[in-house]
This record gives sequence, C-alpha cells and structure tokens, in this order.
Amino acid sequence: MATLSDVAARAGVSVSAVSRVLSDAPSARVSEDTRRRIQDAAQELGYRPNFAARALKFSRTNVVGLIVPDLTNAIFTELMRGVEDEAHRRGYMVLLARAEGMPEGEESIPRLIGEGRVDGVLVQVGDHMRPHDLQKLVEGTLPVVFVNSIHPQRAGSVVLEDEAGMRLATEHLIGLGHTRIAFIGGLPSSDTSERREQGFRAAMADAGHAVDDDHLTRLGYDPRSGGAALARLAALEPRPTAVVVANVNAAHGALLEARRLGLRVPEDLSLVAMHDAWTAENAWPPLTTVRMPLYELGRAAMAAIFDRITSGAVSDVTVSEPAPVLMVRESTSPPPA
Amino acid sequence: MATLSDVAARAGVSVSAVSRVLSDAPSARVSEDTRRRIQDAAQELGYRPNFAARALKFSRTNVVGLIVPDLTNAIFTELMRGVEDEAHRRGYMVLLARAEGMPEGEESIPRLIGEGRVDGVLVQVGDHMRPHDLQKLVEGTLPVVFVNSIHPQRAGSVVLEDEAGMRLATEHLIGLGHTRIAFIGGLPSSDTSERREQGFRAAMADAGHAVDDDHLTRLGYDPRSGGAALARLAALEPRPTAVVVANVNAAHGALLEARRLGLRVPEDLSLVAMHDAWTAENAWPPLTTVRMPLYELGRAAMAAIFDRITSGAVSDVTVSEPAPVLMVRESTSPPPA
DNA sequence: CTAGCATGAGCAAACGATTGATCACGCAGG
DNA sequence: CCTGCGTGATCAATCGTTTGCTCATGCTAG
Repeated sequence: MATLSDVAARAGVSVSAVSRVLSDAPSARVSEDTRRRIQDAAQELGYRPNFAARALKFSRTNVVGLIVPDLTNAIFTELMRGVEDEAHRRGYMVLLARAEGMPEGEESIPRLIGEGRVDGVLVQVGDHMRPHDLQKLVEGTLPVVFVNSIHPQRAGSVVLEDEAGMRLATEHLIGLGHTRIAFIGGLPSSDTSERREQGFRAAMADAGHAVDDDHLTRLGYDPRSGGAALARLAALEPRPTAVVVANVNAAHGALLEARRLGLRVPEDLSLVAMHDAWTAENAWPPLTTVRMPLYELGRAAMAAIFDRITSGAVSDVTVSEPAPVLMVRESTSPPPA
Repeated sequence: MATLSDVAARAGVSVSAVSRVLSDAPSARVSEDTRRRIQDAAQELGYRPNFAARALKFSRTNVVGLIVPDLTNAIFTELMRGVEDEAHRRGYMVLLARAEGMPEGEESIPRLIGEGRVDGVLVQVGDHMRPHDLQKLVEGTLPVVFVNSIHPQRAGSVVLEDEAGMRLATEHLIGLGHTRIAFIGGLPSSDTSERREQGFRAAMADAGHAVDDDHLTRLGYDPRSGGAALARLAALEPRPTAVVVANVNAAHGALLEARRLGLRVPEDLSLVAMHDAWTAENAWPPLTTVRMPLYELGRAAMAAIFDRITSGAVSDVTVSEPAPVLMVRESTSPPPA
C-alpha cells in the first residue's frame, strides 16, 4: 500500500505538502504546479490514507459497533440494513458483534469497546444479554445508543411506536368480532414488552372488552417461548378465540404449537403478530402481522449514534414514519360461531 | 482510555518496561517487584492496548471483512455465525460489508480493502456483484477467500459438497417413485449452480431416468426467480411431478407460485430444496430440504483466511463434515397416480 | 584494584498521517 | 546595506505501542 511518503518521493516534495494537498487543507500554500504533481503521483500510486494512522491521530475510527442478541432473528436483518445504509451515507462502517452464545469467560464486548475500535455502539438488548456486559457499556465513556429499549441512565435510545402497533393488531381482531383475546408478550424485564402490552390493553379497554389476567403471558419473544405461551392459553376454559403475539418469532412458535395441539388457525384460533419479517408470508398459514418501520429504525439509530459521537447530543427518538401497517394474511378470521 | 504511559506513570517505571511486562515479552528482564507494580497499575487503570496504535505498528488489524450479496438471505445467517465463532476463537473481529444495493458510483469495497482496515476478506459472490469490484478484489494484494464459489485466479476458496447434496435430494424423489423430475437452478454464471445441476443429472442418470432439457431452468436462487422457473415448468405437457430446487429461497418463491397456479404441494407436485434455513420449517407446507453444513462452511472460511493471512497458504477446501442430511417434511410425497 | 559481566531499567526510532512552527528566498522600502 | 515581508515549501512533534540498543549499578574473578 502506498503511503504519503511514497507519494511525496514520486512527486519530489515533502510529506506535509502531500498531506495538505490531498486533504484540501486551507492552510496549504502550494503552487499550482506542485499541486498537480502531487495529485498525479497520488493517482498513479493509488494512494489511500492508512486507516490505523488516522485513527491513532484523531482517536476516531469511523466505525460503529452493532451488538445484537441473535443473528438468526429475522427482524434483525431489516434493522441491520437500515444501520448499514445510513452508516455508509455518513462514511461509517459497521463492526458486528453477537452477544449471544459467547462462553461465560469471554470478552468480546470489552474488546469491542475498550480498545478504541469503534467510536460508538448500537445495542439491541436481547433477553439473554448479560447484565454485566450491559453495565460495562453504560458505565463507560463510549457513546451508546440503545435500539428498541430505553435505558434509565445516560444513554440515548431509538424506539418504535410499540403501543400504536399493538393497538392496531388488537383492533383488527376486535373488528373481526373477537372478544376473548389473549396476549403473548415478551419477558417482563424487556421494556418493549411493557409498551406492547399497554397497546393491547388500551385497545381492549376502548372496545369495552375485559382482559382476564390468565390471558396475559410474558414468556419471551423467541419461538420456543411463544409455543409455551400458546400451550398455556389453549388450556384455558373457555379458550380465547384469538391471540395477539408481541413478536413474529414467538408467533411462529405459537403456530407450531397450535398445530401440535390440533387447533386450526384461523378457524379455531386467530393469530396476529407484531413485525412483518419475510418469514411471516411463508408461514403455514401466512401470518397476519403489523409491519413496523424496522429499516427506518436502523437508520435512525445510526443517525443518533452519529450525532452523539460528533456533537455529544443525547437524544431519545421515536421512529413513527412510516406508521405501523396491518398486513392481513390468512391467520386471522372471525371467531368460531 | 488508559495508555501505556498512564500505567507507567502510576507504576513509576518507563513505558517500555510496561509494554514488555504486559505483553509477556521474553526479553523482559524485570524484577519481581517491578513486574507486580506494573500489573497492579494496569489492573487498576483497566488498561487495554490501543487498537489503532497496534494496527499501525504491525500493519495488522485482526479484522476480516465479510462481503455478502444480501443480508436478508436466510442461509447467510448460518454462514455468518460460523465465521463469527471461528473469528472469535482466533482473536479476530468481523467487519460486514454488503455488496447489494450500493449506488453505482459508490466505493464501499475499495474503502474496505484499500485503507488497511482488514487483514483479509471473505467474499460470498452473489448474482449481482459488480465484476468491477470483484476484479479489484482479486487483483489486489489483500488475502481473499471465496465462499461457495471457486475463482480461477489466485484466490483461495471454500465450498460445499453441492453435488452430493443435490444427489441426495434427487434420490429422495426417485425413491418416492417420481420419474418426471425437473430442476430449478441458479444462474449459469454461478458456479455452485453448475455443480448442483451435475448432482441432479448424476442421480437421474444412475436411476436410468431421462432429463428433458425443458426440465432444466437456470433463472436464479432468489424467490422471484424460483417463482418464474416454476411457472415455466408448470406449463409443460406432461407436467413434471416433482422439482428439485437448488436453493431454499428459490423454493419459497416456487411454493408461492404453485399456490397461485392452484397446484397442491405435495399432492400435485413434490418440492425438495437445498439448504435448510429455518424458514423451511415455517413454510406452507413445511419444505423437505437437504441440510448443508453452512455453519461449518463459515468456520472453514474463517480458518482459511486466517491461514492465508498468517502463512500465505492458498487452499481450496471442500467442507464435507457433517455430510448433507435430508430433512423430510411435508412438501414431498409419491407422485399422483 | 580493575576488567568483565549479569541484571534491571530507560532511550529512541519506527509505524503513517496531521499540523503548528520554521526556514529559505527574492524583493521592496528606508 | 539592512530590515521586513510574502510566498512556497519543509521540520518536527504528536497519537500509543513495540523493540533493539544503551546505560548504570553491583558483584565476581583475575
């Protein structure tokens, strides 16, 4: 790789002259002739500034870390796309770190944040993220933005309109004539879970339908938990005729469990889920969902961490554009007679 | 962030002593007492070596780039997991770059490889990767390993047993009694496509079944192309009773198209696909697939690029462990009478 | 009594880029 | 003849680590 001094040698000038010309420094008092010789030399050598040297000089890497609980999560890919696009637009690159599946003694997060590899971190908190690592993140001096969860301390956050989304899902079922509607939520510790539950409750209250405590489960967003939640709900007497699932992954588990129990969807049980991953349309039956602006969430997150890095501004953003959209497919229908 | 000189000041010694002690240099002639003072100081300050400084000194970043065509591809996540795990084991981090969707004038790949950000690159060639960028990659001096495609020039590669996998899928259909079996392949330019087609042909030849040219399509691995391919096959007279799909994503598209055409799967048409993404079990009906060792492919790719970086060894590896496994679900059955 | 050596530690250059300070030179004004 | 100044370029320090070399000290052997 060509360095500044290679270019300088070829152009017959000093390193500093080259640096000033190539970075368009206003303090560059350079003759037209010299300027052209430098530019030609740089061109011919294919000069590109060394990343490490710049990072060392400026204490700035133009890289942000993205910490996600689980790569196989379908909603993550949309988020990631948004982050990537916005990062690219701002001259940043994304260093991916997975929080899941790391052996206990491992230290991938300290390595990420402690060695000056990144200028900031985007964190999507998963159910299984170690509080220890989280603590380290928030305590440190590194800019952090939480995606889809609000952290009490001094970190910024970017969230979706969870409540509005769940309200939309619930109103769809109510509109179909359901009254005994159950809810499959995330773990109580997750704060999206709380907001989503509130959306559900609000819609039910507006319609004048009671919400039985038995009808609320809070087992988690993953397929396995969704299955367990559905099993619990299916055992109730009388059985709910519809279920609002707070996450599409959990909905897949619920669907599987329903099939196992011999419940037909949607004839015996309607199912509507939050987040429109592409897996939803390939489900059996295709899932009715509420599409949330995950791509825009990713972009907003990257924009927020950028602001945080460059100006220190801490902000809590709610991404409301585009608004949640109901994607009606085949997992919902009017209740059985 | 604490630096070496912070630690040195606190321990009352020189920077070099600290460096030698903390990096366990054999040339460190240091008294027991000094050693302990240094270690304590480092501990208390939470010292971590600065990434940029090391990278500058060694011309080594311990980061590899991973270039993928499309993040939303379900099989990519398994691959990525493998890459990540192996990278982590070897003290590497992964910088993700998406090749898809970049505006024409953009230069994310040159930025990745030209500025010394990464020690090597893993490339999964997609159908829409710009040959221009590819060329740059191969021409450069940076270690490159191609994943799932063999490049004629001096780059290494890591591939799966595509032929064996397709053979397994085809034999499953043959075992069920099918004889008019069609094939939905990738673009002719992709070299996995060729290997997979050969596996299909070999299995058909072994069983003594003819392969009509009409029964071979090569439209691509994505859902849309899979749908188009199925539409073409469904119009044939007599219609094939089963289809081997060279990629699970294409199979989803084919499934959708079959439904649209009023063909029942598997009653009217059996479908078996390569790659067991988790989307397969959530399809309608759940797809019979051949599970390939994608996670291990990712690990092997990372191992190969590591060897390439550290020893310069160029190797072409075929990942055959674990062997392809047939996952029988509900998209295949004996042919209609 | 001094040369020789082992021990423990610091000095300084290097990696590549940036940038404030400095220098050489030609020329005009006093 | 000397001072002052504008122009065009270079010098040198800096970021944090690493590492070959040097240095000071104390001890032993001749």
